[in-house]
Amino acid sequence: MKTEDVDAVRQLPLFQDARKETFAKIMRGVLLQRFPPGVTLITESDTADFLHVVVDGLVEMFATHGGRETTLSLVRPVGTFILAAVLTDQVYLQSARTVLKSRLLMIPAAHVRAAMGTDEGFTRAVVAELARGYRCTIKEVKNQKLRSGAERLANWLLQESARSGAGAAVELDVEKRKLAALLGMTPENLSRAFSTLRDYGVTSVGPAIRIGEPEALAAFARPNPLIDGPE
Amino acid sequence: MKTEDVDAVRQLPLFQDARKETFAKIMRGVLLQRFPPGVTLITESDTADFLHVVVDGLVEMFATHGGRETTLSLVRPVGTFILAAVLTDQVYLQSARTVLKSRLLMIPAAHVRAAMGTDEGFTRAVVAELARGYRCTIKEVKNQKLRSGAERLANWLLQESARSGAGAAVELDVEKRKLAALLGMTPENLSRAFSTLRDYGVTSVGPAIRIGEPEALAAFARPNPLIDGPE
DNA sequence: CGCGAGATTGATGGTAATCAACGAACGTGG
DNA sequence: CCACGTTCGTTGATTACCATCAATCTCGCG
Repeated sequence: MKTEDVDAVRQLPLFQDARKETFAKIMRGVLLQRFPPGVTLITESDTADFLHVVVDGLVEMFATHGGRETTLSLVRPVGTFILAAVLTDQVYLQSARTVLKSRLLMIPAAHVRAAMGTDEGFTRAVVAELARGYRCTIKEVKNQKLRSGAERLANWLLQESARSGAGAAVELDVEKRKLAALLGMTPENLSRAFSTLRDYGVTSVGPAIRIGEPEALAAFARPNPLIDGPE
Repeated sequence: MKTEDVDAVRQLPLFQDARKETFAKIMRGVLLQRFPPGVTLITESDTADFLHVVVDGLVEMFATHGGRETTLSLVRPVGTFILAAVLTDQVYLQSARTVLKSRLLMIPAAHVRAAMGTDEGFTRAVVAELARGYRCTIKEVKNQKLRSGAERLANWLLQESARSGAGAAVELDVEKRKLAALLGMTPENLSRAFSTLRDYGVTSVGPAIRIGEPEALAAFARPNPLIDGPE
């Protein structure tokens, strides 16, 4: 692994406050690997071997049941996934696959568990990350149970606009079918939700979305920091 | 606070492995309080002041948005709630109210945060509890997105039967309207879901449910340890 | 140019929400 | 002890939303 990569990893929120020795110990046996799009990284019900960090690219978390599949979340740099399974040494509840060409840091689960308890700074970072993920998931349940499909799309657009900093012009970096699954609907219904939002100034050409009247869209979406916040 | 209560608290998973001093420190300023049914304990968007532990009784976690309300979970003894908000010193994402007469242990949030890092055993217990809650919530999202209403009810019945150890006779300890909200449907639809399950041997008289043909019900429900497990 | 994957649109059926009415259970006060 | 009111649960009718199936369209690519 290159020195510059090691330095980049050192800057990750998870490791910033870790002691030098802890970091060095964790880095032994670590893998920093590139993957093409569409590669399955982990599969639900497998035992947790590695903590994964998305250094670059985009990863989709998904789950299946009885022939159906749904997207649970998208993990962007610099995010981690399956931390909970790693910490408690249990099986994965989710599967993961790359959406774009991605670079992933893979840390042996045993190293993470060993580092906890010996390093307060690292432990705090782990707890913070775990709590963040937990709260995001609770928001997701509220989003699902308290809003309609079109409302979820409207709020997703507002959030995405804020996140990417692109203002009124939002560019999708995932297929619409994945967005549909993420929002808990079928691709067909996503199309219809988009045409519903035309009444509130949302227009789209392929993956390029324009939010023509942000106030009108927000009035329809009724965003709520207790559901939408990026945390 | 009585000695026997202190001893009982000491036995909680969260404190079992804590050092003596840590436990003593946390216990200063702790409240062990009784509440009648229907009391609102915390409200979403309030800042996290106390970590709550349900010592006895039953607590409902719920959330509201735009005039709607949904039940997110039921917390039974000996469970905690809003641990994530306490650890990261943020606002609650959920509200809580007692369903039954309950006894609650309330630990000042600052004490919990202070104890972390100085006590490895306690920290591990906190992390374990946090990870458990996280995983339960992920299961809940999968439950919502991958199953129909009747399937959610069927699986809930099977799980409840296993949890309470009552075998084929399940006794509801919450109103059906709350169960409906927990399962993500209206009370009317819960009624209809129950009549759907009659075809699979489920009969009910008031709050007393009988699972007449467990195999038939399971065949319909298709339980999945990656969704249903009690964790 | 032709192919294939994804996106869209239309038609249809099913599931769930809503509105309304009725009935049972319980508690209160007469 | 009973009349009454309230709350909860159930049932029916209706509507809205969403899933499914099918067909067409678009775009990128060989």
